[in-house]
Amino acid sequence: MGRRLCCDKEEVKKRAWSAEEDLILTDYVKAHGEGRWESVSKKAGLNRCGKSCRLRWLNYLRPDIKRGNISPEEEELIFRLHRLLGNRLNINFPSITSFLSRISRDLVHRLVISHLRFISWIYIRMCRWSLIAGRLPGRTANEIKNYWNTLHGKSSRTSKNKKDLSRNSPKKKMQRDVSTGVLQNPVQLSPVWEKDTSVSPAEFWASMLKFSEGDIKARVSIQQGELHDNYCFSIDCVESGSPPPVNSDTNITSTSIEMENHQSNTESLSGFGHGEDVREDDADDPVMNFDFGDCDVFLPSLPSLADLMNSDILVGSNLSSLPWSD
DNA sequence: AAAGTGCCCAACCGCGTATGA
DNA sequence: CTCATACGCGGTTGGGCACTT
Repeated sequence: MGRRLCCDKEEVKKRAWSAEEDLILTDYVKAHGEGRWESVSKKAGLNRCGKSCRLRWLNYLRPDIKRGNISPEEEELIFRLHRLLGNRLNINFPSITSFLSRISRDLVHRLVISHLRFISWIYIRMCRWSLIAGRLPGRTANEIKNYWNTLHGKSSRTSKNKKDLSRNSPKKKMQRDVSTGVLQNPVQLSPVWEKDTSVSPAEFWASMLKFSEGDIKARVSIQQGELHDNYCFSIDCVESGSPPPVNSDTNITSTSIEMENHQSNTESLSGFGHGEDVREDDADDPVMNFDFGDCDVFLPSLPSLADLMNSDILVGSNLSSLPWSD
């Protein structure tokens, strides 16, 4: 079966935009507004794919686009946001393993796996570059993505320059360890779950983290906070006669993930918002902070979790019935 | 000066999701 | 509910240019 194409490649012009085309598109969008890109290309007389028109406008022609190099402040923010928002599952591995090393595996292995599945479930639904770009006024997701890939040397090596990267050692930019924030060169990344692997995120984590066999009965609940519009997702161990902890200060019988609504803030990602209000406000799109030990995961939106909160299966259910379980 | 090399980034691609008929 | 279309995303490509040899 052939792949679906966004436009007719035989008829639609490709490659770089000319100044004339830019002017036509700009005038049209200013007159008629954004959206309906397929008709924009036709009505404006541009022999371009609608997607191409949209991309050109959003990434280049939009009047609020910020030109120039990424500033040190922006770089710091990009780094911090990327650390929070991730490269799929690769970024918080040290934090999670550190957290896991402090707890009794026999006691909570199923709970942790469920949490990891939960986080994986979240990760594969989240958008990253657009979310990061949303916190850098005037910067586009494409620009942030290019910047990051360039910074970390994972760019777009084409076949022509892929052949020999060792010769003529390239200009090295400063690189950071994504998980620790420490500048180093070259950067060493944590284990990466590759998108195109046949292994699911849950399988990846299960294979990376060796847990003992056993069965833990637990109660899963999710409730709205009293003081703030935050949500607490918790898994409480209800099994009697819990196995002994690894050491005296790790007698954990329950574990939870707190989800708090945060408002966008370029200085620091903190501060509470009120769920309904923030959720409806596109200009201050809320992120939700999942506190998993010292591992933070930010989410772009709430609705699916709001649905979960009202779902019967989340109260008194067993772990296997959770939507992010296999 | 010319050729080779590698980086930058605009543009393209395919896929998943949202929306409306 | 189904299907078609539009939209939006992350991943990838490749032309152009700066730098090196």
